[in-house]
Amino acid sequence: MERKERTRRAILDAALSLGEESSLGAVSLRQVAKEVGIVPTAFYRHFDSIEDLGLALVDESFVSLRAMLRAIRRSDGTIPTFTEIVDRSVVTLEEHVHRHRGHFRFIARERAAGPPAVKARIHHEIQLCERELATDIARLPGTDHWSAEDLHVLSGLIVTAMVATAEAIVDAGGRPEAEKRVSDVARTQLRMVLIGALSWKSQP
Amino acid sequence: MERKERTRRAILDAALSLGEESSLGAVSLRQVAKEVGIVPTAFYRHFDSIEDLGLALVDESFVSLRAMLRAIRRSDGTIPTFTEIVDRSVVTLEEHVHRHRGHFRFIARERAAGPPAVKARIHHEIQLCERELATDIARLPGTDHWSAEDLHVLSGLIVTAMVATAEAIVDAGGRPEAEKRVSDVARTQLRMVLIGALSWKSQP
DNA sequence: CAGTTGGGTGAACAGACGTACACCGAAAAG
DNA sequence: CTTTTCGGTGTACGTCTGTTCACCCAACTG
Repeated sequence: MERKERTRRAILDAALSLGEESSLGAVSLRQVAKEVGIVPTAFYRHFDSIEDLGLALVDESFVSLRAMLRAIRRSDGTIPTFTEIVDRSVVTLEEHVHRHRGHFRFIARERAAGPPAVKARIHHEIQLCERELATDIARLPGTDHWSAEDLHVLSGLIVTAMVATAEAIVDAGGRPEAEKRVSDVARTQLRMVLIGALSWKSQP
Repeated sequence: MERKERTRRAILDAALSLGEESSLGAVSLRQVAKEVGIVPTAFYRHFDSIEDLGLALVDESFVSLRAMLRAIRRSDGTIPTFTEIVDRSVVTLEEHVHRHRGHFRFIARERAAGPPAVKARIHHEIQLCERELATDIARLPGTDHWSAEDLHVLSGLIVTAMVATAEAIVDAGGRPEAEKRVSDVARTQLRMVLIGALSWKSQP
């Protein structure tokens, strides 16, 4: 019973590590099986197809991403300054991408090049992130009279920037000075956006 | 002599249309050849490999993108308001993505999932866009005392948002109401960023 | 007009691919 | 202790892949 779970994990990990080189659509069932150390047909005991495997990986990736977002949110109590929010967010993202490089690389690739079903699932999950961020922003001081659309547009912009930052960190390939440059840029960009948000609608 | 050029074009077009479904790494030389109507071996008369084909497509795509950027810039003479700049930029981008959907789809896919050499070329071209935008912003009123880094950080943010917008337009798949929603969001986001830029460093 | 270049052909190869099938052996269920 | 379940095995198939080679014929060159 637990052997199945172990093999399933091995398949997921193998797919992630093979995905370092090429996109999921180009990964073959046989490659995965060889990497895991099982015969090709045994693959079907766990997944219907490579696409099915991809969907499982998306779910897994976003579980860890959501954990990260919760960690950022778990900083209430004191009213933080904008700088604190920005710094904490970027630091958390950086650390998390570091720890789950494989998952983030997978999401970055498949978001643009995966099978349609996988792309759709990723798109949907990212939209959920945007919505959650929007409700968070709504709780911040100074956004009282914002419209719901403007809130969502702003959170969309921030999420876009964070996704791009995560991709840049992955591309930095672990070289510390490159990662530092990326996160410094991200910090500045977030501050610029938040400053813009502060003067929004106050002087329309 | 002109037959070679015609076939070459046909190969480029075939690669683009096949790239609608899957990423370049998953497109086979034989598929392309069949689509063009030539025998597989004839492919080698024009390109060394699929990756070589990809590099040619990147160049071609950015030629048209640069034409677009020049078109946006070709609006000097009168000092435009920020709203005018934003509207003109978004409209131009929308129209251009519409006209070159295949190229933009290709860039979006290969930027994240292409062969390393193709990814590198795309990354380099996008950085060139960022630099050009930075010099444009520097000419705008109100950015006199910005540092070079801040200028580049801002243009990076804007380019990121525009790339995401282009991808969203491509994903809209030509449905007019979806495209309109995307471009409205893009307009608002650009305005937010520019408003932030205006209060940047003026009150540090 | 004869000669050379070069884009396109067709057959052939060795290997990788997805998938179907019959089978095995350990663990869970009775 | 027997039976059933089920993850993993091995073989086999037809198809598609990249790349090679010898060949052909239209179009430029002299």
